[in-house]
Amino acid sequence: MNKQFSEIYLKIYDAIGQIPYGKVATYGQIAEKAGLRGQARLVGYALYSLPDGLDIPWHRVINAKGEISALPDPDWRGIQKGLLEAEGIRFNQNGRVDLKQYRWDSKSKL
DNA sequence: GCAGTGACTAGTA
DNA sequence: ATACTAGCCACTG
Repeated sequence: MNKQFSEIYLKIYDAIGQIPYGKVATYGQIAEKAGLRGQARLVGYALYSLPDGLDIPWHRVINAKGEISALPDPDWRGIQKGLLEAEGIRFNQNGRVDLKQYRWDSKSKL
């Protein structure tokens, strides 16, 4: 199971790891951090290929709408939602996160 | 090596 | 407000 990941993937994982607790980041932000700029799709692709066992807060990564894209499995979304709620992030009735409030400001210092 | 696919985003109708 | 289209690039078959 020694699957080697491209440098891009590692950068993406690293960028995700920079997301502080209680905050969320969009794919675009992660892509920008990883040097992919607008290639948010690659971020999603990387997460899709994300191996189990790595301590990556992938649940803090959501789309630009503040909604959880995630896999087609409803349970999977529930897990992500639960993890976010556990960090104090609230969801609207639409199941969306208030990006204006919880969006990680990459410019901000920890 | 070519074609298809994708956990997206921004723009247009 | 929602629905559809185009663009972007890496991974898979």
